[in-house]
Amino acid sequence: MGDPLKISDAPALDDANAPDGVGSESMTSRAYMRLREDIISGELEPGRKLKIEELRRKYDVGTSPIREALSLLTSDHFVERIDQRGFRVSDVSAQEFEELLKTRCWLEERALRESIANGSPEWEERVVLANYRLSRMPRSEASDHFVANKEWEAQHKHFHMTLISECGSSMLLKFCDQLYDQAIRYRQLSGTKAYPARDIAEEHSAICDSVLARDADLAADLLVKHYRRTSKFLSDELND
Amino acid sequence: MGDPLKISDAPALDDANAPDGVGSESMTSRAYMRLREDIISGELEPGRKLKIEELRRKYDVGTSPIREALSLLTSDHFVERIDQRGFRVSDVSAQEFEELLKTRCWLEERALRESIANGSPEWEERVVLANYRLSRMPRSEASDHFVANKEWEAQHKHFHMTLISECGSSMLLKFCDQLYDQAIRYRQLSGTKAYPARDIAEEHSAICDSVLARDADLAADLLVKHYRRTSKFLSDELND
DNA sequence: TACGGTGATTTTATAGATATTTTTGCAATT
DNA sequence: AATTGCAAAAATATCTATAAAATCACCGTA
Repeated sequence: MGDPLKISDAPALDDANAPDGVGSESMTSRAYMRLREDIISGELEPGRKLKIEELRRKYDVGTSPIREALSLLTSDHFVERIDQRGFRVSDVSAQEFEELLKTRCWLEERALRESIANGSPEWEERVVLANYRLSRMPRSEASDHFVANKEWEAQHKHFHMTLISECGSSMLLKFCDQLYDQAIRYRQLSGTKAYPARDIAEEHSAICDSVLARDADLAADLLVKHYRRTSKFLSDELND
Repeated sequence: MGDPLKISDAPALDDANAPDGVGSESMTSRAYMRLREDIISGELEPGRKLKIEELRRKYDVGTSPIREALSLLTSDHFVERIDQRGFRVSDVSAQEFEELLKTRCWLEERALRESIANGSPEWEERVVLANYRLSRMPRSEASDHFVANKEWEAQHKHFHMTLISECGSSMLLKFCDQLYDQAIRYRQLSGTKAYPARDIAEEHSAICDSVLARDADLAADLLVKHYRRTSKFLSDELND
């Protein structure tokens, strides 16, 4: 009964780099991931009508897999379904972004405090390692202007998820994961052009240090400020 | 553009009592709700394999709607999907129940505190009203032995959701809603036979009073204790 | 007992049929 | 002339039925 079955509960973004070997996943899973990527990246812009026929062609699959993938995406709040009237990409708004940020801070603060209270020494090592790997990664692919570095994004998410990974609740982790991906979408949408020059790596290290010192109040404070700072720019742009 | 379209984001359970007039919902929505009910009630027991053909007959719809409904249910964590191997009802465990309870307390405490901080006078009135309606409702349909009263269940949920309704985050509300329904499933599964004789109505009123007094610390404490008490019995049973 | 093949069951995907919504065009009225 | 109302047509979503792919259970053989 304890089979190591792959449950496609919420396939992570990093699954994109499949080793082209054993492609034994279902069409639905593939469609789900591709659609998800295209919505997060902004290629499928907010509010856009998602016509089945159009998608069927674009991704070269039948209607059922598309339909199922879209159904799955509604729960991630990336797609909205209107009975008898099809699907559309979820809208974005400055107000929703504020909500998102606020909720993220609430949930991650709690999760971080619990992790600090319960985390094992092995967890501490994972935090250190995640921070190190992130610090070695260039934020931008080009040095003169900003070009989002996919690998940095992946490591960044990994670092933040590692921080809260020992909170003791897989449900809370799932919620944080969902909210994180929602936030990425907003970041992608708002032109990532002029990014702040502040030292983000330094902020991460500070969080890391406070976690190792098991100083929950400090860690929570640093984490929340980190998020608020990162989000400040997006808020300003969205409010134009 | 500002049409009052009905978004079937997460159809509530109470939608079951449709006025048989304009049945303009899709087969998928109907299948979703019926499946959901049957899983929560325990008719479709945990771990059970959900064969498409079987369900197709039982609910008298085609494969597509069933498949889509099941996809939707995976995100509510009521159904698990295994690529190429179909669907099954999510398993339950004492450990998961503990997690559920813990997470619910964390999230609802935060939401309650925010509601108390931001709630309008109109919100206070809604809380009072919800508590009154709940208090007028018999807990059990029979007086000599316990028979779950659907109407009481609905009012109970409504009371708790009203408490946190002004937390300022629709996302947090959605999470609480999801966790609440998960908990109902556990309550239904664990034989609801011997229910505690404690005065639950009194506990609700106490929470109500502390909310009206805007005493966040007291309200949060009462709420959490309320949940832990209600859950104590289930935990004991599950741990057998 | 372990291994491998074969048939039945079940999942998954496609294609075609039906029902609904949206658009378009026309006519009647203001 | 412009606008509203209606009806037919096109587009689209939804559902059913059928075919293809994968998994599972069983049995025989080494």
